[in-house]
Amino acid sequence: MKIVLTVEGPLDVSKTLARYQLWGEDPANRLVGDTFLRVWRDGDRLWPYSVRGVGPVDAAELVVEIPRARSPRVGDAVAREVRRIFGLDFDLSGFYRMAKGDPRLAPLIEPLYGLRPTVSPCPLEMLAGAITAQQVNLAFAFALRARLVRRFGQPARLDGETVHAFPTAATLADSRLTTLRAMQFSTRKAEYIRDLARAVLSGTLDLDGLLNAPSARVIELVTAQRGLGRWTADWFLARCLGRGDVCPAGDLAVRKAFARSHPRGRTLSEGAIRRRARAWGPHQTVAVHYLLAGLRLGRPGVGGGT
DNA sequence: AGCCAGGCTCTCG
DNA sequence: CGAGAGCATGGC
Repeated sequence: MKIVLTVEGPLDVSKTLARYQLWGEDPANRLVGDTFLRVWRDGDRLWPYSVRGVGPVDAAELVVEIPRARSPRVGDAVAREVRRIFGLDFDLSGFYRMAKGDPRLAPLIEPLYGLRPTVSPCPLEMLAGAITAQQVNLAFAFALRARLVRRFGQPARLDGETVHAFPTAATLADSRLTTLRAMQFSTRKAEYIRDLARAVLSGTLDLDGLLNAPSARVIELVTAQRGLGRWTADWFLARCLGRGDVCPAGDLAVRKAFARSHPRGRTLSEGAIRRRARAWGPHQTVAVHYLLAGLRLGRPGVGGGT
């Protein structure tokens, strides 16, 4: 089955997907050349699919191919997932109109034009990934997550490549701490991930039910789970629920970005960052992604990504 | 060698 | 409450 998704506003596919390979590989979200590979899980059935961007940034389309799939139900589910992953529901044009008048953001529009925040289609995947990224450098975090995916996820083949479905809650709930420890998870991180999976599996933590909940309620529920703090809850709002009005002010890189734009390079308090970001209203999430990507502009290696 | 990485929990004053 | 230790590893 082949589906073509049209995009409202600009989309630069490689800038948007750069974060999937900036610090390492993600076996559940593969980038092979300019093609993105992922698996949609339907019960026991795995549907690997590929996504390719075609056309210019200002009139981009996404070509989704799901080999062997026939049913529109599968097509619809995959299309929904792809819209999230490529951040198609963010109002980029509205963001640019606002950013033009902001001295911090204006210089980032041209070099990052078409960059969108990616939204994870799977709460458990996003939160487990966040746990691996707590405190440690991101290269190590990517290595940890890749090991988790390869060890507990289900591999599928597509176009001669292997792409893994992210491990199910049931699998992670059954994982042994010693196994995770051997994979270089700290005992804490191992517990957080296993217990998170158990809470999701048992329904104690209903992440799918949070889609329409007020942000304050989401933060309250997420942080009630051991191992998930405010930083994780903020990124969950932005990168899983796709909310636009989020600024993870505790994030080290976010604080760095705000310090850089401060006249004397001073680090701002979390509260001061939140107050400033609030002026960006519904565009905070996009703005923060631009600030983060901006940190890497002019640095050796890469531009884009977040 | 030692300090810092896109945190969080637990303990102690 | 706020401050501080501990977590485990890799890069500089």
